[in-house]
Amino acid sequence: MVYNTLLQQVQDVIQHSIHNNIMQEQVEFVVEPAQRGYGDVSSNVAFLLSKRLRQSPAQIASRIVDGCHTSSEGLIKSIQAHPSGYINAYADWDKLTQIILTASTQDGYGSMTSDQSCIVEHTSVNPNKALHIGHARNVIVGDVISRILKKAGYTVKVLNYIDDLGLQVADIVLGFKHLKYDMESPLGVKFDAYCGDTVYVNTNIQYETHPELLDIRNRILYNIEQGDTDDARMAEQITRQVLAAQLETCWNLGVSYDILNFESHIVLSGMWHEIFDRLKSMKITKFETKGENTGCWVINDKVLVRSNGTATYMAKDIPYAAWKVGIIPDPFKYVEYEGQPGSTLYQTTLQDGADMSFNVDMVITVIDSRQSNLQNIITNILADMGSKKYIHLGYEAVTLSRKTATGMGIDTDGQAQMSGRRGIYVGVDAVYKALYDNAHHETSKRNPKLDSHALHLISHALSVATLRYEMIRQDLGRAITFDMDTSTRLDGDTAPYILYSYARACRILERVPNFDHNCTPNLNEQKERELLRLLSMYPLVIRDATSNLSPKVVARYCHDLAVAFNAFYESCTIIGSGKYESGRLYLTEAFSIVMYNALSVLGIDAPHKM
RNA sequence: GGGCCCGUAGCUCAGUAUGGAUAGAGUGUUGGACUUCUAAUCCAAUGGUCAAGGGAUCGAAGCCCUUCGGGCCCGCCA
Repeated sequence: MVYNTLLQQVQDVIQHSIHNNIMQEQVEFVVEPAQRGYGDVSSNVAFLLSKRLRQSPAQIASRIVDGCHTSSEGLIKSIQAHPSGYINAYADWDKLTQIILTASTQDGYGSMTSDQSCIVEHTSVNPNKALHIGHARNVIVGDVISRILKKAGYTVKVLNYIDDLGLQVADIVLGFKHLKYDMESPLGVKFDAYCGDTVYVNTNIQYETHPELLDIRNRILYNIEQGDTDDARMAEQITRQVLAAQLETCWNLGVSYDILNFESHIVLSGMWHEIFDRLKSMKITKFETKGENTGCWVINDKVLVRSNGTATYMAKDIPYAAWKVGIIPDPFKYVEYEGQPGSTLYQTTLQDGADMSFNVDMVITVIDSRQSNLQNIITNILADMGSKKYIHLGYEAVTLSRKTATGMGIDTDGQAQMSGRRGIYVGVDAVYKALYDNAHHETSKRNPKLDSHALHLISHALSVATLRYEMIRQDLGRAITFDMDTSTRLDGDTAPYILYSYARACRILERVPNFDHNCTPNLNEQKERELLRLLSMYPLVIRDATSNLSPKVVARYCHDLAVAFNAFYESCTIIGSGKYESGRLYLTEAFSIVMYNALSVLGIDAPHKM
């Protein structure tokens, strides 16, 4: 860690000076990258000591600085006391430049080592409809979190939970059976979209005029849960087909999984009874004999098991969560699910298959914050049962902008909440298509000689990058208002802006593929320093993103890096700059390597040309 | 009624974890830069009582309390 080394050295030098000249006690203080114009590293230690020593921060800063001794082997060139009270250190950039260039171009730069392992569950969309843009945030946040953790050295297993039982599935079965929908989707329409847009929505409309259908739905639901019935077989056939279509969408965005967990397997495995017995014996749940919940098993006034003996939605989540944290034995075997590009995907089975081990240190469940209450209860139940591994990673939902909603013929006062049941949503596939067409148009305009395959690859990369970046660049606690027009933008704080800077660097390196890596780089311009500084910060970015489980940290870093490179590119000639050329090419190469690496943590593949 | 999230430039957002130096980007508007490594770029100007009030602090956008505004959750639905 290049920058960390510098920070550490400054910290040590200040610590020594305080110890020798000011006081014996240890003091906690912060050493951080400096703001622009104040050197390279700053410390606020003088402020902290001000009260205790009854002196002004400026006085203390001078005393500390006077006692600082920097060795010629270190990375610090000088340390100064600023009148404000800050202590600012200036790095020895001749040394630092060489170190940064060497480190950042090495394999695995930014990676951390860890013996920890974790599960990340995300996506988990009911298999009765296509993914909408709200689901996309879940999918992409989850995918990026798993990539960040891998970069941080964790062993990561990515799970996708398929709720192939339940009311939404019964709705679809009823639609096909009783409302006579064709089992084939129309030509050119994906099966998931057909189920969600046509069958599911229209079935729900029918309930309003034909309430007798609700009884039929309940019977279907019962049959599905029993397994080995015609309805169950039909449900399986449909949900499998929808799942395949949904996975196609996810895979297209560069998202992959390790395990598919089926709710039907969880139910048939009998895990629920095991958990329920434990909840009862540990007195975590109690049986109500009076009040409005009479005859129910409850946890803190929340019904777990209804008076008719069936489990609620919350209850159904508990066995899976308990299995994830490993407090009940694994009843499943695993077989391959065919078709995932790049890595092997497994699915649970109750028949023959391989065994797997899921003994992990941390379990992250990506679900939007509307489910925070429920997730808190589950977290507490698991804690009561002895596991503190469970983390609910929440994020605010995606709504449609008024303009986009109106454009779809949705009547709204302001933003519109999406609803699969009512058919109010923007599908992921449709957004991808719009982004792709846009990227294709712009790319072919700029590269008229490009063949159609190359054009396709670039357009695909650009559209996936754009969608991914839109879904993670904001804080998880902030709701995203999705707008079709602003999302297809190409300038400013967008993926195309970032990718453009990378493509620029690639073109330069293509023109001069060989240069002297052993040169003494002559990189003293301010723009060059700024770029070097950012390159050296990459490991700290990965560390921050990991400890905060925050995708946006990496996204912002990529953007900052692109800004720094574009500034360097504009102000410094690279090719043909004589004694500067090798150093600048080296810097360009280091930038391209780190940028490619950082983008890959976001699941973004950067094209060499666009 | 209880709980969670948000409120920073006209608009979209960083910065709040760990309080410190002139509060930063993008977009918009206005004006500039392609004979020169891709102008999907860059430069400049413009734009702020950090929702409001109080508190603790030498020092608050950040911490504590209160209020206001916006979103979401609180079912023997899932």
